[in-house]
Amino acid sequence: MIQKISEQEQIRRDALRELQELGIDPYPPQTFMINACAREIKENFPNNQSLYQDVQVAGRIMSRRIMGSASFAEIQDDSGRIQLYFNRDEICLSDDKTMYNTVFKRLTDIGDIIGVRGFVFVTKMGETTVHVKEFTILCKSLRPLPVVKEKEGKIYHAFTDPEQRYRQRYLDLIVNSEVKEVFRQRATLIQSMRDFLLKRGYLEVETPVLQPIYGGAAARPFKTYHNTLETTLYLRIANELYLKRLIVGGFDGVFEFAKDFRNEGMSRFHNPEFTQMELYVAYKDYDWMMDLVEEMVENIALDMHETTSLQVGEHTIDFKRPWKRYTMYEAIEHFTGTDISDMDEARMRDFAQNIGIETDQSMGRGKLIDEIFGEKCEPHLIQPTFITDYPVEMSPLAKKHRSKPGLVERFEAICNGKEICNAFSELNDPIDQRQRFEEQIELGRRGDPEAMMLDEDFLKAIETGMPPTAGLGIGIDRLAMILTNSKSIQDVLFFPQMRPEKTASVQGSYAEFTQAGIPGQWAELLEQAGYGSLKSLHEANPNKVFNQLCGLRKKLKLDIPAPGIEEVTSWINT
RNA sequence: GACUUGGUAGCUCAGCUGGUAGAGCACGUCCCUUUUAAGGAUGGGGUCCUGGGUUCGAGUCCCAGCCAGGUCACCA
Repeated sequence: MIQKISEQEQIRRDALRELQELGIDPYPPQTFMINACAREIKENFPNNQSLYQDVQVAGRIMSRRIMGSASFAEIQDDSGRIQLYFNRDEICLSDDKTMYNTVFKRLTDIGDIIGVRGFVFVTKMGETTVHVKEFTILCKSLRPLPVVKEKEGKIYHAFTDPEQRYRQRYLDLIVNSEVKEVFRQRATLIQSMRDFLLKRGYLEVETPVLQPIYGGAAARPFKTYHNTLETTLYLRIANELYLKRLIVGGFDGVFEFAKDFRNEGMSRFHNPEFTQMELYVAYKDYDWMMDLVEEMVENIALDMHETTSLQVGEHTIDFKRPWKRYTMYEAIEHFTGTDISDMDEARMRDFAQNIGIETDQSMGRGKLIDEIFGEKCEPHLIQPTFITDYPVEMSPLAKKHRSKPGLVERFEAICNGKEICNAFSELNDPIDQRQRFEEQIELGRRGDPEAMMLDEDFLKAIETGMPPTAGLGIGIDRLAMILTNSKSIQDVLFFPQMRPEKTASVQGSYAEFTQAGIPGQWAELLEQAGYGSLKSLHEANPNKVFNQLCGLRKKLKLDIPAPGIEEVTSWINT
């Protein structure tokens, strides 16, 4: 017993063998020619019934209704579902009715993939249907599929358990048709953004995921090790510092759709790996970048939904330009009624505590402002809003504000209470940049686990000279969540990170047991009782093992004599 | 990480105050030439997440653990 098999799985394996005995290959190698898909047939046939009189379609069987010598089934291809009509005497032209009676009715199951050839007609019930003349099994499915039924928008027996949906996303995609649509929309989002940027002449580039020094954001990294180089490497938390090196190198506009990795908590807004698009454009500033973001996101919304106004949860969000713009101090004053722009660190800490924010000594003035904003403002910003002019302490890569001391030229776009992008006029003064890194090191000493590292190689690049540059990072997953009305990041990632499933390792122990002279039936039960190896069996109490075996024998109603206690003891002691 | 809810058949779920594990769908068998979540009849299918404890007796109560969801914390 290598694998535990349910009754339904065993029935399918038996069917598989029977197909092979009939000379039918359940996994044929050759191309199956397809000349139509479910959706186009259903769209076009009602208007012109001369179409599709010799079609070949293929897909997965999703339902079957068998009535003697006539049957209906539905198959699902990438475009949707279509009904099939099978008639015994048309599938089987001779007296041999095996193909219908045995192969179709008995050996074919929901979940199998078949190809059919036939003509399209409309049933009495008004359903566009393929009248099947021939069918071919293309893949026998060995596991039963969750069967979801639907009538007038009402779903019966929905496949809803989130754990199973994410771990076995293929089932989710097969059975929950709206899931596929979310990922198609995500693809549209990315394509729309890429087209927008390429049309402006920016270069799409790729930069390292494995980095000797992680940087470009405040976050904890994943750490790994390169054997040949004998060096620690980090999975990137951002690609900012590499893209800026390319601006130094003379490209005027570069962007990258980057997988970034952050070794932090998980939630419905956070996955350890996520996608971010970063863009850097030379000779521009953050005001220019705000205009670009507005235009780009509005454009994406139109490409995805043909409107800028979307229902997201309980809110209607409109991405139509122009978006509201607040400075950070204005936003805080707006939501707390207090102007904090002139407070020093001590007064600000008092103020933060007074409005119920926890603080500690590792927090500098900038971090305090960030906390106040994150607590009191961000959740209330539902419509897309730009927040500008951040304190210098929390933005070590952004250029000092041209007119407001202590601030930098930075903005974030907030939407539905969450940040969707972050951008600044990039710092290109190498002396200032070195000082900022040193301040980060100081913050690190005070205990800020997210303080940045000093990247000497990056400083060397900036010292070579980077033109004034506007930079942007935009979270693709967060944007996809909003634009697809998904309440969890797991719904816009095919395979969200999950804790590995704990599976009892019983493989091979059966063979080990039988080799040690234990009869096969009992070896099987020992596996079921949780003994994964001879070693674990030898460590067990013989009385307990004996009781477990007798219990299982009774539970499974096995028609075999119970083992003697001496017998069990002898297995354990040999 | 904290709190909280859940884990029972392939899927969705019920199972009261502790007393022989249930339903629908799916599956098997038989009958049936156009059905629409469902043609009719009938039958099989369970490590009640795991391990301890209480009890004459645990799916149910207690403790510990595993996995997942939610909220919060952390975190762009």
